[in-house]
Amino acid sequence: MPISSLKLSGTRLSAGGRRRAEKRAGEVIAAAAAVFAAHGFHGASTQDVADRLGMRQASLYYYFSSKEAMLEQICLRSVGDFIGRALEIANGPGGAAEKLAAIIRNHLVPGEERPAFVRCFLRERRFLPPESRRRIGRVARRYERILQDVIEAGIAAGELRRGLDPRLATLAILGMCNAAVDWYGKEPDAPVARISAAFAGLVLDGLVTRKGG
Amino acid sequence: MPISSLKLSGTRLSAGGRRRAEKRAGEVIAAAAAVFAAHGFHGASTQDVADRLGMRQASLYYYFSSKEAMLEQICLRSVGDFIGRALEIANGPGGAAEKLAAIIRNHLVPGEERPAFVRCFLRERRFLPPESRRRIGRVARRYERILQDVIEAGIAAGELRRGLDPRLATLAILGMCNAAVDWYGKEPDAPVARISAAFAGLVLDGLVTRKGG
DNA sequence: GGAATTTTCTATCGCCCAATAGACACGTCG
DNA sequence: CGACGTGTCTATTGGGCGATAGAAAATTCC
Repeated sequence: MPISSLKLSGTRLSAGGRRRAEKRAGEVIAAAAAVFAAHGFHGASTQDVADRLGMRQASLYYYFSSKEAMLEQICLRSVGDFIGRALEIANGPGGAAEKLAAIIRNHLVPGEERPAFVRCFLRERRFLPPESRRRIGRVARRYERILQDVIEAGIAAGELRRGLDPRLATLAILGMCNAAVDWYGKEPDAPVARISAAFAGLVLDGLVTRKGG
Repeated sequence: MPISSLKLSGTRLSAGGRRRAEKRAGEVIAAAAAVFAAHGFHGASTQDVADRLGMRQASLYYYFSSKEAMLEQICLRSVGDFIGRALEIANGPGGAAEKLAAIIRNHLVPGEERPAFVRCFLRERRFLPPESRRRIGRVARRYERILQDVIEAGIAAGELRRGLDPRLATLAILGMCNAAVDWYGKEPDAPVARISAAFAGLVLDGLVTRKGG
């Protein structure tokens, strides 16, 4: 009787068994993330995932009830990565500019550390069945909100320029950062520290030379 | 004997016949772009494309030798859209700031007018066979270069800030603009004019309030 | 109007895929 | 040792896919 990670509730595994099963499920997820990120969700087969684990294709279904269920777990894990630290930053001390720089830096880290997960979240989540997609979408919107709130607070405090559209600024920053996963490692001499510094500088101070700056 | 749009050379159609054939091929391309953009290249079937045209699946192969060939044409047409006007802007009159604003505006237009093509170029071109992918990649890099040159010239002229990385600034701007195709039409009250103004303002002047600005 | 050309059709092939069913192996605890 | 829970395996099924072959229709051109 499979546990399938989606209906974890309906199961009575021993404590140790549960732990081992979850570990193995994590390995399956990681393999699936790598394969989905490389070939796209529809371009990747469950056989590819199994091959990467030295496992038979059918055995995957002991852990997951479907290919889509794998993708949902990948996306949940990925977006979860972002939210925790972003909330800490937003609720922590410092001005809006510092917070934005920190959020940008924080946003770029998972893209480097777990690129497969982030790529799946960004590019493949749209292929989830509607219900799953909505679930993921809600979490993603919560994350966007954190960023947008920082910007709006910064405007209200006079620290950020009035008249700018906070929603569009949020989307611009996220788009900019998300694009980085497409060329991580391809651009020479561009570690996360450098990228995040450059992005924060661009977003905060702009490109144009200023006498006052 | 098919013309297949890839091996157009090896054909002897009458002038009128050629023109009609290319028109029909264009309709096929447009249908394919819509379907590929909606479901992803691997998630879409040639049957889907044919259905959209009220055509039989096999008939598509009169115009294209393979599904990949369709995608390559889509991508070529999409990236071609960008380059022409960008070159005009870059070689035209005006300072770096004005040029950047114009390029950003120009970049956002195809995303609204032909979203299917742009989405295919951005998200699906990685599934092209290696040789096609390299072909497209070369054109894309030429476009990136135009933008980067404007930035580098602006720095040299003292109009843009020294010390910023022109390559990362280029990638940041492109990422920001490309992200817009993901939420075109979903964001209320965000026509291209508004978005491009907001993006240009953000990139040029930044978010932070400046006494000098 | 009839031949030649261009376009679309029917029919089919071989392959790959996600998912299911049920047998088998391993380990652990009584 | 033996029984049960856990994980993996073999085998299979039904369906969809991209692509090809060749007949038939539509169109063009003389």
